[in-house]
Amino acid sequence: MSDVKARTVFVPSHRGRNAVSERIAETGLRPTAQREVVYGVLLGKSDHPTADEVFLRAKHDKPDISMATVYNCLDALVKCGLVRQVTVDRGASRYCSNMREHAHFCCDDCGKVFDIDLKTAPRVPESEVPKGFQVNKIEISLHGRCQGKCPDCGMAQIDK
Amino acid sequence: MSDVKARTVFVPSHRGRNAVSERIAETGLRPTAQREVVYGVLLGKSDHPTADEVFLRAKHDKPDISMATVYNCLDALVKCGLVRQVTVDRGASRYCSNMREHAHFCCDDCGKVFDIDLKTAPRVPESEVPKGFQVNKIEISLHGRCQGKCPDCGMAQIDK
DNA sequence: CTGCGATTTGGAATTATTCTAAATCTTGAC
DNA sequence: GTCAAGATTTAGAATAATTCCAAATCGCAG
Repeated sequence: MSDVKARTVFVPSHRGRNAVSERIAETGLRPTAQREVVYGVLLGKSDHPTADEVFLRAKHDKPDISMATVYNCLDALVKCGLVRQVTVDRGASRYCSNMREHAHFCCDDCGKVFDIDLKTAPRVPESEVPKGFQVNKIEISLHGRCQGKCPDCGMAQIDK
Repeated sequence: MSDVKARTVFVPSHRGRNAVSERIAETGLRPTAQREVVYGVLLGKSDHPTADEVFLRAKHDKPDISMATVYNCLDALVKCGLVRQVTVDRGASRYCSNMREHAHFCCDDCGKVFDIDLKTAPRVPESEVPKGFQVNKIEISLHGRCQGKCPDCGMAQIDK
């Protein structure tokens, strides 16, 4: 049960206000224990976990959390702008707490997803967007192969 | 298969060869009736149908086609480069026979997807892509609202 | 402390996609 | 044209991802 390894600094304490719950509260969202844990998971490791992986990690800190709650929390965090939902392929959605301007690289071999920093905000010719359409965000994803060069590349391995 | 024979005229089969079947054959794919119908559906209306919508339209021409076949055909067409698979959100994948350089606009209200032409191929700073990673393609999707301005807009109003 | 609405929960339901194994089709060889 | 080999199609079952539901619980304003 208990983990030998040191945890991330983002583990919420008993009902106190920490950095994580503060950030959640600032958005107007109720800072519940579950939301703190889920957000903490995403802040702790930026490897674009799926909802299922978030669930497994969240159970470390909160063994009784349910899958439905993980989905609820993720949706709430996305809606309030604390988290990005990443859909690079037809599999499960992934989640990302890096809100800076960036693209995603998705390896077709090992399935991992990496952030690609962008110095400048991506532009798309306004002339090509139909008149009156309102653009809220732009997602850029690169697909290719890491060629075994990515960290911990097991060619299809996901840590728990 | 037959790699040596460069011929101008195609071998006649029991079913006739038309423009669609020729394009399929050119890729090395067997031009079956089902693939022709599926590809024809995508060429006929470029509104980014889901597999399910392709299935419904394909049944019009070929009432006995099965869903599994639609998936098989779509996969084959994507693999051989005749069709693009588009995943703009966490719902069903969409399919697109426009192979020119373009981005997609996805309306959060009505759910429709539109092509956005790009004059220049999208580029991402090479310096930011980890060394050795091979980039095969770049997908750009815009999210926003059509504000009721898109053709046949039913304004489902999903979000808030 | 209390009440109310928001949130969480387990499980069922739904949706999207893949798998399977047998039937059928396509092609190239003769 | 006939035939065999292998590719493709098919219905339905299986799996995966997500959403729905209604009851229990929680968080916060008063």
